[in-house]
Amino acid sequence: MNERKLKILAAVVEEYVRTGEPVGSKVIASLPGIGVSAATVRNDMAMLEQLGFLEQPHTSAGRVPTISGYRLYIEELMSHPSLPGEEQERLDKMLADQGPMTEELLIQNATTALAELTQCAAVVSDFSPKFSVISKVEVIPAGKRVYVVLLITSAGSIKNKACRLEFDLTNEQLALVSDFLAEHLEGVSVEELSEERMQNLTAAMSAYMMTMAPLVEGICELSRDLRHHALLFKGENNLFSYEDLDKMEVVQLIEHKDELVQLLDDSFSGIRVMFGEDEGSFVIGNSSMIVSKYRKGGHNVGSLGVIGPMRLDYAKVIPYIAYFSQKITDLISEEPSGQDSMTDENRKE
Amino acid sequence: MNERKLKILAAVVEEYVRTGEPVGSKVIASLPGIGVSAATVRNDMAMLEQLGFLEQPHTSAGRVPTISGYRLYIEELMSHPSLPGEEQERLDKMLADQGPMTEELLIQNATTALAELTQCAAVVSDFSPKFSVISKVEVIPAGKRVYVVLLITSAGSIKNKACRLEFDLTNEQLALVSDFLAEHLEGVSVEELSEERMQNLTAAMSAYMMTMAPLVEGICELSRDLRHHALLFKGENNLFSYEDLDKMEVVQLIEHKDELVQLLDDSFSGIRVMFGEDEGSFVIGNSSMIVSKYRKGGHNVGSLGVIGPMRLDYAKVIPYIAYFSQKITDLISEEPSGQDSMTDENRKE
DNA sequence: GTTAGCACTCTATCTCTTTGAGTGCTAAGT
DNA sequence: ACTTAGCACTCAAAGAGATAGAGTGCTAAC
Repeated sequence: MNERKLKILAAVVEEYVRTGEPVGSKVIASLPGIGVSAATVRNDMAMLEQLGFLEQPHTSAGRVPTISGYRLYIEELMSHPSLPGEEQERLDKMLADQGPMTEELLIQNATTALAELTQCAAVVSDFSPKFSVISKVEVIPAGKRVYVVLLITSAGSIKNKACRLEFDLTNEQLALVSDFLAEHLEGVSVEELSEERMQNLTAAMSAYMMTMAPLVEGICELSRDLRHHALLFKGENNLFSYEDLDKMEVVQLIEHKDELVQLLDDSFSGIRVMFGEDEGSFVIGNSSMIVSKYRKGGHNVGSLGVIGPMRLDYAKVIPYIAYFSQKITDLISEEPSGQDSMTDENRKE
Repeated sequence: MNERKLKILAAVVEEYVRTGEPVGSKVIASLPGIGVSAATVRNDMAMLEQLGFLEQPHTSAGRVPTISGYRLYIEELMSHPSLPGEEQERLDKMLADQGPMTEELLIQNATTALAELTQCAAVVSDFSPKFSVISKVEVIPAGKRVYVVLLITSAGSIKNKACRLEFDLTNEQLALVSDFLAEHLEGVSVEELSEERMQNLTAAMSAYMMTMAPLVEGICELSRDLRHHALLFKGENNLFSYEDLDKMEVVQLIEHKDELVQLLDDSFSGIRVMFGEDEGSFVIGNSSMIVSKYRKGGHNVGSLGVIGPMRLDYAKVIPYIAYFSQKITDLISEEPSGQDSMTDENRKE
């Protein structure tokens, strides 16, 4: 493996990504920076094929990168430009939404932006709510025997659910149950709100308060929502524009997107590129998936990535993913400010 | 136009819908209930073609229904079976969700179920929130200078939004603004909550309260959400399975689904079938769209429909649409009970 | 180690032919 | 007057060669 062979491999990948056609020795030879004849390129390509980095669709066609070829290109050969400053600003603007910003919204915006920019499907598996803290619990009467429980987290998420009781609460009862819930839940991290803990909570209620158990049940459900990861999937339609992806497989993928979670949640660090053929059956042939983790308070709390054709401009897409995951990590790890915090002084009224 | 010609037209439509192939005179003649020779069928078909109900892809092919052909079939010839009882029960079960049921949820379930059952894309344009009444407004402190406004409607929807103020409110201030908002908004129909009215509300605030204007702004935004119709679009993927729909056009449609609203909101009554070619540019070729209105308190408050290939089993799909629109009308027009009402006695605490 | 030259391979494309389903028309039958 | 069998006709779809050309591997010269 000499320098030139690697250069040729890179050129084949880039040329194939650009045109979608198998690339021949002549085009490569004519590229600036090669400076050898087509025959020489042919020899090198034959070698690269033997090594498993290139393949021919048929004898008289040009070469196409294999998965190993792509992998080598991505890991060693590709230039990894970081995004230019103005581009970064543009992205930052896409992420910033008007109004108070919650983590939830931030991650939604990022998903949409990523799909838009890469023209791929963007997919995010977000566990971050799990690592936030209940900052407020409220019970609000909302009609005959109906009460809304409201949960606000340190990440700025506001969740509500209507619960039906057997009877109406008096003001005293309402105050009683509100205080009880506030006392036991505010300041507790979402992660700790296990089913078990919620059951203990019910158990801790006096016989008198047992009639208000549906409220606890409601909170239980809300916290289950928070603990479970959220899977976001945007820009699916982009996948239908690619000739090399099978439309039916795309439909399958969209319908079984839940199964992607397994791939997304695999533990790894940095940026990972996966190829359809290599992975589980739920990924499309000829596709690749580029994933990165984002972090919060030292934990991996989510993965974000894109799914696109294997023939993808990695040098363009990877910097996007890198930037977004870094940016999200920065933003959600920030010392919570204003709207998304409940510091000790003001938590208890 | 005699009886037999109509029977033949119906047979052609049904056969074409079943097989997707142009249908010839021989198949029709062999169908039970026809009882004449292929030659006779041929003569009749030639006549039907002259009248514009059938056409031939090319001279030596069978016949395919034209749009007029489909229309005649749907309006006059098709048997309109209503759904069998057990099927109705099954649908009712799909609509019923566990837990307190809101109109919003009901309509979401209906959309999903419709897409599932018909294997088409289901689309719903829902104006019903506009015709509900604000039953409760709450302001809840949620952190430093951040307050959540909560709006509950008679339809059972619960909306919230975080607002940021310039400073923290004292308990008295909170009570003041809460009372003020409750007094001016509870019992008011969402439809009446125009921008104008909200501005008047701000104007009616004392100079002292002006600092709390962001809360009104927040409510304004929530009410805008409620007033604007919601467009639901489910089962898009189903469209990719149909050979006769152009994949690219489907992508276009999905990306510009907002434009469908214009078609959905056209005023008409009963069930309406539209064909791609006839309508605006945003509908796909070879597709048809079946829409019905649903009502609440005497108004049309929404449209629900499916988009599928023109070659669709109308006799199966139309009854579904009919049943769903009737069912939704019944359910949302019901005297609001329990969770989704705020009757006078208990509205004001 | 590199390169020009050349025979070879194999797909994509084109044309030509064949096949067969389906028609329209005519003439006979009821 | 309507129906039907028969038949010639049409035309898309499928198949069979034939052709062109892009790209290769190999050899021999540089």
